[in-house]
Amino acid sequence: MKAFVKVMKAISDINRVKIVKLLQHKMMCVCELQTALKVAQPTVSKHLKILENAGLVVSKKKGLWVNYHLADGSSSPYAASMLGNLRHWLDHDPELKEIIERLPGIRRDLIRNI
Amino acid sequence: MKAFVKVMKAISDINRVKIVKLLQHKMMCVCELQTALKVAQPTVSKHLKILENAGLVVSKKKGLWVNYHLADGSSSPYAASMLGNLRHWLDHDPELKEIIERLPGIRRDLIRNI
DNA sequence: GATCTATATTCCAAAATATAAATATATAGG
DNA sequence: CCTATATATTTATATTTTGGAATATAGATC
Repeated sequence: MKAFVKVMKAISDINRVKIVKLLQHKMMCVCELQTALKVAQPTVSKHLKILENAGLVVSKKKGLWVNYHLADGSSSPYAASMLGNLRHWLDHDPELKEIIERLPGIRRDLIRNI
Repeated sequence: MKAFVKVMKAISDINRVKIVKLLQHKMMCVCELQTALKVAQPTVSKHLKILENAGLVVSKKKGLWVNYHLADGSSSPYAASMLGNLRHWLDHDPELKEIIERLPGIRRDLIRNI
């Protein structure tokens, strides 16, 4: 029950849903997600932690960057199912479409951090 | 997006998940759910309103009682999908099992309000 | 109409959550 | 070792959510 609620809580936030939908297109680092969502860096880090804790995303450290991508769902059947649903769900959401359109221009080598 | 988040938020609470799982067994009134969940009556009413608003449950007034049952999902594809998943999910949860076992003894004609 | 009963709503305090600012950590490159 | 950079964590604050007590509403019965 706790595992189930944890997954549901994780995708009950607009910013976290956006992150999941973005990661369907490509693996992304924190600063890229930050640029895409237009929120502060610590905010992105915390949302990612919640998603990772729920078994929805996975992180891989590569040098200075931490790459996040969707989990395969093996750690939670609930996460697996929701990731499956979200593959088609919300594809026509206007707010998400706008972000996806900006996605090609959002690249870590073009982002200047402080 | 808002409709999706509304459904996810609705099933992100333990008491509301319990309500959904209970309604899989039979249509229930507020006082029966109150007895099953062991929480105050206004608390149950509020949770039911959230579930109804998300398209997960439906209410039918019958005299003094209000009967709640699961929605058919026609008002929200997200609600429909989650109700489908929850038909098998959490069936072996200990906390839920305990409540389900008490269910036969929970009947409105045996409940004394006030 | 008066009263009883089942449910809904309002109000308020406590707990959880979200966000930003400041700070800390880790790693790359000189 | 020093500095710069990407990310994580901590801190403080604002907002949201939750639950119970009190109150209101609606319908049944007398």
